[in-house]
Amino acid sequence: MNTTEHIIRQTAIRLISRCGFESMTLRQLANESGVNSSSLYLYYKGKSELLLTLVLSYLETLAQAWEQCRPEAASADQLLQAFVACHVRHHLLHREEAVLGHMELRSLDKSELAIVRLARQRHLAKLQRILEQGIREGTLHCDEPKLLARTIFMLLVHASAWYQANGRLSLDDVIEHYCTLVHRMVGRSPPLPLPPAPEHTTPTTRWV
Amino acid sequence: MNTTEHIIRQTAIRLISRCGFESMTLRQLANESGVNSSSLYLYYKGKSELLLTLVLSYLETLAQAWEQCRPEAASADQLLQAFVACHVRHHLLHREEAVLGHMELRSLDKSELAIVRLARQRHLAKLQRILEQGIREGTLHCDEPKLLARTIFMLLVHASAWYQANGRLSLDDVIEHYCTLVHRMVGRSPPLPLPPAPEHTTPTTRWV
Amino acid sequence: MNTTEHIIRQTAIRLISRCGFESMTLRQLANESGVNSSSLYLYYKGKSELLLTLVLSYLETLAQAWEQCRPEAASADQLLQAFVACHVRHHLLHREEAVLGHMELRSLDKSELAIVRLARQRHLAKLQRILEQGIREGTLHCDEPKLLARTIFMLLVHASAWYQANGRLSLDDVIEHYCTLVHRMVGRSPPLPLPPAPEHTTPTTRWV
Amino acid sequence: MNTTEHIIRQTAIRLISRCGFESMTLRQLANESGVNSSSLYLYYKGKSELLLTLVLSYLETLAQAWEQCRPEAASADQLLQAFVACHVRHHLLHREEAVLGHMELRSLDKSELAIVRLARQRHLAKLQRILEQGIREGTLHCDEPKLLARTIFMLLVHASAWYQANGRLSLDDVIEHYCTLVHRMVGRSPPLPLPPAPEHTTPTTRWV
DNA sequence: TATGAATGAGGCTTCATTCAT
DNA sequence: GATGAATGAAGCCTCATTCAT
Repeated sequence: MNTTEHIIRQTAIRLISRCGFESMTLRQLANESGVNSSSLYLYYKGKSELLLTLVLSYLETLAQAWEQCRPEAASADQLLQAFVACHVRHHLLHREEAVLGHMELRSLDKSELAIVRLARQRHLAKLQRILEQGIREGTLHCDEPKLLARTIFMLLVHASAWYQANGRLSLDDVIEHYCTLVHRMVGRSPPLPLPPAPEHTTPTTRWV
Repeated sequence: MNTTEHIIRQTAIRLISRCGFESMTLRQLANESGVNSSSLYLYYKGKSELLLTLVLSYLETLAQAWEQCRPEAASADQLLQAFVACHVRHHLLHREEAVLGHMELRSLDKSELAIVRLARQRHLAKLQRILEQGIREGTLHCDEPKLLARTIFMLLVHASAWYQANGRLSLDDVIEHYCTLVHRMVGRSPPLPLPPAPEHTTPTTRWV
Repeated sequence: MNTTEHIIRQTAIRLISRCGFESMTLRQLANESGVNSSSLYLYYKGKSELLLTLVLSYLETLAQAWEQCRPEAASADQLLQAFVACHVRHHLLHREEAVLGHMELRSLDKSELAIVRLARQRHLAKLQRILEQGIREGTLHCDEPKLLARTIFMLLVHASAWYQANGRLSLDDVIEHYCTLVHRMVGRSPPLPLPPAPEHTTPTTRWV
Repeated sequence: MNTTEHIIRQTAIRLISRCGFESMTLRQLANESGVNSSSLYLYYKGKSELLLTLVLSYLETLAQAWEQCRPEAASADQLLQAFVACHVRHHLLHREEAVLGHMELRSLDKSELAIVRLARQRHLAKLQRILEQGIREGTLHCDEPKLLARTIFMLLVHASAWYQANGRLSLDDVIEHYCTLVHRMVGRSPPLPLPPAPEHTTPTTRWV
């Protein structure tokens, strides 16, 4: 991805999170990104494909982040804590993108939606499997793992909606808040102390 | 509110929940409601005022529902359970409306948004006060009552997003699910048995 | 003409002089005159007929005013002075109406325009005949009486465009100004002193 | 100004002079100019800006014409004759444009109107200064120079309203007619013979 | 790779007008 | 005589998109 495309994406993410996908016009996108509006078509077949790209990229980046955070050979409880921490951190560091994965799907057409749903489902399944593992291990309590996975995921996305970078709560405060919350939702016992954020995810130089 | 306006609202709610406010065109609304598109302007000054009306009406109806469900002279725990039950029930019975309170606010202009935010905040405060009462009474655990109120509320709205009326889970199943969930989020002890739904809210003949 | 119709006309004249006929909407007219917009159709077949009525009424009133001012058995010079004085006075006292006779004719359709043109031409002919009489009598100089009649008339209408009731110049100052001007345009000699305004035109109770 | 914009302007001038600005629709303008109606917005932000452009262009062209006609180091009388001749000529050669400067100003909004009024006033001041010079020199008679400037200017514009290119009177006849008329309005003596029209303005290839 | 000019489709809104009451 | 509700036609304008350069 070259510089121009990178700028287009960044600008689009900003605009969409600010006004919504439908309200964003390609003229706006062109103006704010300094790219001629005809040139947008060199990178995307149309407005819809742009959205699809952004949504898939969001999901992919999220998946990558989780691959890097995921502790190997861990208990369900540890995995869950890591999942929550990783996702809250990611969404707080990419707040503008978070909205994409959840609020703009209506603007995709049927076939595009199918693609996104697949990717999204594949990601949710990871959380679901953790819950199921916890049930098997007897460490987590949960009646509806699929439903709960969806609920927890939404919770973690939602963090991006109210968080303010220079507000009262630090990023780590928020992470802890959500870890505790999720632990209480499914846990058998009081929340564990937070595992320290894995060193290698900190830089998180975003380029998408 | 006369018949025509009622039809317009119902149709608008349906369309907005299906395509989103920005994507819904007034032509669509006119066609599907069987009202001439000029006639829409007899009831609303413009597309934006229609949205404002719907959002405020959603919040107001929700508030009314809660006023009718709210048990008097109850413990924080009982109040919270009632709050959750009432809200889940309401959102499942008015699934299409639920989206209004959360996803379309971006389409309001500044002054309209201010009005909505006020009403919304006033409602959230009710939940927050329940949590604070629970803290004082020592029956609920919660570090950030304001934040948690927002989180819980979003959870209750979200129920409308995945629920399917004729799916595996009955309305009461779902209510119980969320009661349990919320109880675990803030409770000190295992969840109480659900209080039966108050008789007078069951018919819930919607007229807005 | 009953009260309601009178109010409609007065309001229409005011609105048209302020915004122009095309820009005035019947809703505006209804609102400002306190008449239901459907009721306008009890008095006029449509917007166009309203304009026609107003224009013809303006011309008719003007003709009546002139009939009352016109000195009998007078020299061309005296007639001309009286014509100018009468017309300037009339247009200054009915400034809002003046615009009707000249700027809104384009909005009439062909047959309506023909009617107006006839009435207008009939009025202009009076001035033209005065000029021709003056030529015959040898007291006025004028090469193109028809053209000059039109020019002078336009001049007299134009007075209403800049005159301000409480400005530096009194109504009589303006009358004198135009009398002098017209006299110079056609006269053989320096202007005569103004004849005093005929008493019976002073009340000028407008009824249109 | 490229070809398309030129065509748009010419067509607009024609339509406005025929139906009036408010009555002209952009669809009409698009159809008659052979330009897609969306394309109009490549050249003007909206209908109103189009009008503003045309009005200002009219005033500017008129000012340019006068700059080229204006005799240097001349008496007030000569200047006035030249002014009249130049303006009559210009308005007869651009009859459709003349209406713009006087009948459509109501359709401008407040800030646009201010701009136009300034330009218009600046032009009228030139005539007023000529009259004042004449008064000082003792060759012209005039009590109200500012008012008279406005009156004369209106007269000169009005020529375009009745003149017919292939009628009984030639362009030069009309010019002489107005020169005589104005001279009589302010002169102390019978009108001077007309100065020949300056050679370089005759072709008057208009492109605005 | 980049872009200025152009455009068909369709958006929201307002208009004059009608008609049942 | 009066009016509230309704509407077809049309207004201005903006959109995503194309295409020749």
